[in-house]
Amino acid sequence: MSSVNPVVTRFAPSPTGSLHIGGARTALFNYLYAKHTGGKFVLRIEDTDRERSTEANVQVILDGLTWLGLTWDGEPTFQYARGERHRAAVDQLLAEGKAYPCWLAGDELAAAKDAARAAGHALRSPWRDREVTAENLARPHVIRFRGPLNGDTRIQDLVQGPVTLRNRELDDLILLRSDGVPTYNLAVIVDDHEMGVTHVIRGDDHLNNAARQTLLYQALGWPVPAFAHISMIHGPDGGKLSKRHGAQAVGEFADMGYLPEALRNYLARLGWSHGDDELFSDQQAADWFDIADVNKGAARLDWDKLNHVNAHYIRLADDDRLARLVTEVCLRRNEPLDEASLQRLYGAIGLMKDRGKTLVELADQCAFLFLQRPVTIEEKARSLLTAETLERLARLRTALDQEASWSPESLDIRLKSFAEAEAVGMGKIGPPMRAVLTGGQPSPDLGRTLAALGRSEVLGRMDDVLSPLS
RNA sequence: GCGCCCUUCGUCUAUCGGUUAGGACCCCAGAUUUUCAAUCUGGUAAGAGGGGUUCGACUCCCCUAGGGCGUGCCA
Repeated sequence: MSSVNPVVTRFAPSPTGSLHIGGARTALFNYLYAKHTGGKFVLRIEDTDRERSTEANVQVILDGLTWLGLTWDGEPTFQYARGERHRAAVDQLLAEGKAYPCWLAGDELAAAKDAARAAGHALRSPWRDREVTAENLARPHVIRFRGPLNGDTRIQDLVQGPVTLRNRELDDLILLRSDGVPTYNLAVIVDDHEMGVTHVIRGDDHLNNAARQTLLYQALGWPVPAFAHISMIHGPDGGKLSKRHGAQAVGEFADMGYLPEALRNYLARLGWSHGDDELFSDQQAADWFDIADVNKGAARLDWDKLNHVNAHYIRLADDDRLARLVTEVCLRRNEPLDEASLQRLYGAIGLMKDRGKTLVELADQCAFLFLQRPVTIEEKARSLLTAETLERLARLRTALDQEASWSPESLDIRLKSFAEAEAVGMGKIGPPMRAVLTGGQPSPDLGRTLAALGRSEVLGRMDDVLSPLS
């Protein structure tokens, strides 16, 4: 918006796991706000936890964001690589007496925490006020922040409003571990500051940290960015979202057959709204998105609504793309499609796209297209094929053979007039035809089923059943 | 335990002191009908509880309850 003070948002995942749906929404909100304001959306990988961060997780996160279409500006920043910058900030704090070395550890540390808790305040190390000797400095130690003992710290959260915490509740947090690696709270503010981040939009599990970080910003004499703590996504039962709720990782949603644009639309509507608008384009989302319209309360993941949104985007999707995605679903199931099936799929997908809420359902609905001749007919469907019916189907075969335009509409008309000529209702024709053509698999309206299968396949499947007669 | 945050139909939400509290998903009924769907029409359903403030509260304040988060040499 303002060219003087361009907005910079960021997504800062830790590669200690995959990209979860909650993280994806956080990324989406950051992305949308950047787009809305004409600012930048940057990515930072917070890999200072050397034990648990993995290269594989970094790739999963990058792939997840890419799949979701949340493209970031510039190259991703890796936090661990910026250790020198973090230590420089600590040196400044040390020099100004705003940080101190601490040798508290083990049982002694645990006891100090218990004592602090009992006294009604956060941890203060006894080393805060002790003399530092050269001898001690040679021993392993951490660097702690010398936080204020009294007073309040107030943050002006764009979503949650003003939040005030008593400084006595905020501990002298560790800035540098004993191995010299910076901790989260320090690294975050140094990086956000140096990367020019203006708006920190993140999960509200960080709301308390915002106060600690504010104190650090102030100690370093840096401006405090705007904070926007969005609520987390809960499971359908209102509890913490977990595996038992069906899925967590973005990759799982992809495998379950959700379209990225559907997930974007759904996720955007979770905790944010623009009047009564439910389905909207990416451009509209960017135009409309404002942090001021983000809700405070947590939202639950609702599969029914996600399915509804997904069904909408499946219908909107390009035919070739859908056919390709259905092919991939079949491949994942270890049921690769042969050439003839692929050809039928690409030709028929336009007639099939309103029949599945997910790509997986769509693949199920397309299964009748992939049947190998002769089609195996289920017992129940088989019983429809009486002698009388087979004779009628033979006459229908002749009629169909003469159908010039093999379109759903003309086939419908052909079917109806055939029924009239035979002086029977469609109930005498549809079910048996379906049995012959699909073996009992789900299929669309008869006209569409015929159109989807194609003339030669339809006549072929009919012949498989009729020829033994002659 | 302590601290912080949250609370409108079952779910996602609109409402920014005065509305018959609106929309969407789900569900139900009807229409359509050659399977299963889809589609169309209609319907059920809400301000957690209790106190205030006010001529008037879903909307502002307080308390209670419930839920979430934090309280790490994780992020």
